[in-house]
Amino acid sequence: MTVNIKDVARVAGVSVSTVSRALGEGPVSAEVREQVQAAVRATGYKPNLSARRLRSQRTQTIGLIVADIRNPFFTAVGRAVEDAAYRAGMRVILCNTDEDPAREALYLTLMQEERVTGLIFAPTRATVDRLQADALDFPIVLIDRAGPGGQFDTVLLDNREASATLVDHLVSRGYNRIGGLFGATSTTGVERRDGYLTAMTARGLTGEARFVPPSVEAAENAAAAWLCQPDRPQALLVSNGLFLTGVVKAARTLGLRIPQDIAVAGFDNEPWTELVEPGLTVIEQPVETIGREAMALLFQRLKTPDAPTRKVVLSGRCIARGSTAALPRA
Amino acid sequence: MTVNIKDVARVAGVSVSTVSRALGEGPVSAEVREQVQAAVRATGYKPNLSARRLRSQRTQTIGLIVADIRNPFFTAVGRAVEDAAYRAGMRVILCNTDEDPAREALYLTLMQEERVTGLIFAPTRATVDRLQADALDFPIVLIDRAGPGGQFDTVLLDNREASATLVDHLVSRGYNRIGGLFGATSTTGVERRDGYLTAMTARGLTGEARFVPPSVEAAENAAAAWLCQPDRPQALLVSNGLFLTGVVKAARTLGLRIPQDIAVAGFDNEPWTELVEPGLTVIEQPVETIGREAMALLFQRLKTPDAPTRKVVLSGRCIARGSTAALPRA
DNA sequence: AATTTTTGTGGAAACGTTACCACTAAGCGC
DNA sequence: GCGCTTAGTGGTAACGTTTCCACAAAAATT
Repeated sequence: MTVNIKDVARVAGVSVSTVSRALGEGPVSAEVREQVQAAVRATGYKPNLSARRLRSQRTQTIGLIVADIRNPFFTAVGRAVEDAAYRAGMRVILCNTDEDPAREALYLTLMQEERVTGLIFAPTRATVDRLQADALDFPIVLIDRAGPGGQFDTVLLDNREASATLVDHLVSRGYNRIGGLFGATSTTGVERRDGYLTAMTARGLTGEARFVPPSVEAAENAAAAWLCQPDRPQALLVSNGLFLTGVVKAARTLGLRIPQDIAVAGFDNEPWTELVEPGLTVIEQPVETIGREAMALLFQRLKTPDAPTRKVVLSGRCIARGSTAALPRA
Repeated sequence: MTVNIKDVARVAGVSVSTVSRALGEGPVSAEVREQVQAAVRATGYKPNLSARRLRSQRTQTIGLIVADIRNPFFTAVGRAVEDAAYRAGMRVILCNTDEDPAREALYLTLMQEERVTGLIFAPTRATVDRLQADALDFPIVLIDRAGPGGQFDTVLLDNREASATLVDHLVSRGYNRIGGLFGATSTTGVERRDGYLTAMTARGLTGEARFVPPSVEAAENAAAAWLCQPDRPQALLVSNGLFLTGVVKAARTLGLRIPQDIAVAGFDNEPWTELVEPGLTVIEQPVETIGREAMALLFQRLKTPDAPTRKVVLSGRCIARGSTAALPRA
């Protein structure tokens, strides 16, 4: 049916092992290498990766499991990972869990069956606790979300700091009654909540944090409900780019002006956040760096499996826009 | 090292072939199946997919090559494809070409080496012409972009109709001098241009179409240049969601009001298009349907390889918003 | 009761590679 | 000129599965 290495060997007039060497590593005379390449072209031979992986026990594949591919944060990280991987001659298997622990489990076993070399993973809170390092036979690098203890190599944003930055920013603009909307399924949400509450307390203010399921609709509903209350906050701190969409939508629907009726600050510097009127104040995450750094950690781990785990904490950049314009002095 | 089917057989006290049958198809007594499953649990056995694929000659894998994963259109289609694939017990290999023919070629050979069962592909104009059906040994379904002749199964938007709808809409709102910005690398851009020009001509108007490389920056620059001209158009028809970002950005930068100074209509109903002020008039594509339909065409092709190729053309839905508000009567 | 079919099982040969080993011929140091 | 390494090559045994075949026992058919 399809042409295999044997056919190439026959056409090139050499042995199978010589073809294998000519195509990969190993001592082969220039002359023979030439012949083999000619035979490959003549026959249209394409190596069978399944066979190669089986025999060599090296899949040259890394897994990437993200929580939500619609979230531009993860697409960006994914691209960075992919670029780094292909430069290193590796393939990437990208999977999307929609923050669903069941799908996470499904994909984790898939990764084992694929015998991936390593895994980059943004798990939900539910599975990050269940995740034992020794149960999987490949190294894992967590991104965006931290596990308990220093069990895994990790690269994430300094979420507490970032939240504090936003709180400081809002307070300096005159806002005191600040509410916070956080993702319920990720440790990221928890950390950002903690940073927010701590910063509020430090300023002598009391915060109110609400957790929301990870969807635009949920964020919109939660925001709408909150903003209908008579004692609604003056400002909302919003935990990710998807939620921002929902919050702005809710404000529009209720006819609330930003920032006069409700100020908004959040995470993820998506292109549209500067196009809405007013622009949204956000923390920009170093998405490229996160992806690249995750790959670097993974490669390092593969090279030195027993080194102590590392946690790379990156700082976000606060981009102030009109959505948090200073309150007129009362 | 890792546990294999032999280990399971030993633990279960049966032969290797019986384990294989118990795990897959084939007549196995209920009692033995039970034992085998117990042994699998006890040993923590995970089948080796490379071995399975090699032996069975069925990879149960479909390839998905898209032009730009940052484009929400493609993420949405990707999700739909993935869902359908997993429901059918298949895996998806997702690749992103950035509209680069070299990377398209790279990934096409990858698909061959992976021995994918089938491929769903959104090619650039450059490669769609070079693509011979018989050179690849798996069926291809084109999405979003059409090939020459009826060589491949295809599912795409009725681009000419959609462009015409937008033109009609703009004209009915009083706009006459309408420019068009189209993607240079896709047949989609060409089709939308054609639909636009035809509709303009039919209305007794002359259109001006400009082609732009596929990036936000390119679109922004092109729009900025165009809108600086003294005889700038009254309205811009914009070929995709990424370009829309650039165009709105350019308008903001130049201090032009939408729609008073420049009306905007485009493709792809991304969430933010209703959040900007004014909202953007867009053609909404049936992204879910496109993905599902592509999978359906692929499965049909696998079942009946010699059936005539089919082309599924779907209609978009026009969502009118403030960016094309009626011109005040002159 | 004799036969044919079905069900359940084990043994062994693939699938397409790479990696190991053995071997020859050539190059090198003495 | 004699050992000793080294470059280049071919044969063959894996890698972990599935699938084919053979076969026995049980069930169904005559």
